[in-house]
Amino acid sequence: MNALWDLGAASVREIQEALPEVKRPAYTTVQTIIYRLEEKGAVRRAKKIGNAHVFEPTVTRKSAYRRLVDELLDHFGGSAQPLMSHLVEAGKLSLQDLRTLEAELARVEEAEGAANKHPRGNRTDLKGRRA
Amino acid sequence: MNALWDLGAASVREIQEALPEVKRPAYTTVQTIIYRLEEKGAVRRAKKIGNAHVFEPTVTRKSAYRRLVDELLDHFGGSAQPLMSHLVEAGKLSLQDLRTLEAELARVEEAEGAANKHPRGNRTDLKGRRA
DNA sequence: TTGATGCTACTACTAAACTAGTAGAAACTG
DNA sequence: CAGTTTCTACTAGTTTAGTAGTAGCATCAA
Repeated sequence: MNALWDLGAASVREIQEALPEVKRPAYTTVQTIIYRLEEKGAVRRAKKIGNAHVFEPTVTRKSAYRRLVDELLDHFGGSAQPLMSHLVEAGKLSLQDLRTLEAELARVEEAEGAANKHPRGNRTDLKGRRA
Repeated sequence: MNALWDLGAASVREIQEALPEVKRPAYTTVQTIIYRLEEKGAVRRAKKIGNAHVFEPTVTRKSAYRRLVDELLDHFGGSAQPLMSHLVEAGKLSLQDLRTLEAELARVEEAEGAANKHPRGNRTDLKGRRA
């Protein structure tokens, strides 16, 4: 999926060629994967160029990411704290990052409190987390 | 695995019974899972009580968690920021949590800078992240 | 010592993911 | 138009996870 997200929309060939040369799977392998993603509704055929289909993602990278994160959390009791601790210890988060997050949190909380007064948009699914 | 981590060490029967009554799998199902985990080195036979084997985990819950988190990060470019953002937006992280993390970060950084002066222990694998 | 009970070890089936090959249609090239 | 290239659609083998059944040995209680 990552390749397709990077490309926006692409044919099987384009996707295959976008993959790193090492461990680049056979053309038909990519094709099969795309077909299956199509069955699952993650991509769709956007149009046809020549006789080749152009596929495009139907889910955003972000929403897929979220789904995975939520799944991971479920497996570990739903608490984010240990996850975070790990990231901090592994040096994946800087103080700067944390500050940014605090700001974000403040923004979110303000929006929650006064959702209609300050319609900031882009929080359509704040409450819409998958089950 | 979660059940086994909770129990510390247990026989197949104990593990099975520790599982939630709803969707509790058959005894032999649990057995098969344990055997396969053994093949993969995630558990080992600690001892034998009567004719039953007692299994114990060979990896900590924490390290398994880390492995999954790292894997997830790899799939998404290795940056933790979007992951965090999601957690904040989903309301899984409080300001309090962030403060705690900041403190943790400060502690880690101090330890990095003066690792030998203040041996605080418990950071044996700070650098030992899997490849 | 014998029958009941519990556990092991092995086998089996299904579904899903990963990988890739083949036949034949479509489209381009000259 | 005929040959070449490029796709599609279909088929197929391997792995892994999930679920569970069965045969037989071990153990324990009477």
